[in-house]
Amino acid sequence: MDQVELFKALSNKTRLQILQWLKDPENNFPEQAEYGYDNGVCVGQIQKKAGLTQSTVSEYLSLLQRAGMVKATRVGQWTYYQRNEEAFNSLIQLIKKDI
Amino acid sequence: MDQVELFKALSNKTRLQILQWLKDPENNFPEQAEYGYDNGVCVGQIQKKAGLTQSTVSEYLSLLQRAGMVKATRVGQWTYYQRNEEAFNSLIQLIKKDI
DNA sequence: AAGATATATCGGATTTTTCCGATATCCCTA
DNA sequence: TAGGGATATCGGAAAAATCCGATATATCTT
Repeated sequence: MDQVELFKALSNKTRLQILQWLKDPENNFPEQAEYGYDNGVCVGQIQKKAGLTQSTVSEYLSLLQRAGMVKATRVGQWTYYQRNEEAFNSLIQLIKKDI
Repeated sequence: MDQVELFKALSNKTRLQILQWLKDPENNFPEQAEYGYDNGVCVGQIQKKAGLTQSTVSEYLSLLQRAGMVKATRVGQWTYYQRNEEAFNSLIQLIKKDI
């Protein structure tokens, strides 16, 4: 992953919020409870909380995925997104060593 | 410092390079030797290495300063820039705790 | 197979960023 | 104090990002 693209992915208020919300899905996405949190949270829940359109949130999530910050899992007609904690650790190592 | 603005400051190849170069000024800016490295490296040296215009590099450096990533010291007609290592530590803490 | 629901992709208007040349400001020296 | 060198600021053209509505695709249900 290109360093510049990684930081660009983090240079947006909504995208940062999504990453923060996904740290505590149970509290931030209570409506997800009936479907479980095993694979994360589905796009619709995130969209509702973000208050932007479906297309924008979908694009933000795939951008975060391309940057490696989240993992996506398709289950039926839903796509669940969850944080990729390894990417956060790598980012810290990147800042410590490379930048 | 706003988180988004901080990541925006890091979302540019040249600005990232400048921060990397300033980790090892002696090797990356040998011409600075005769003026010393105590306060960092002056704008002209950084501009020469970056290969962009003087105005662009000057703006990039003040942007990095506003983001807190570098410190500036004016000495005569020169402005010396050096890394602000505390800001890098804060950034790591920010990623660990807030994001 | 048709309709409904969830998500992804496309095209585009608007805003922001990039990077430049020109010019202004600051400081030093003759 | 006039001129020269170093840096900062300004105005703007081009490129990229933001975020939308419309539409396409995928999946489930009936």
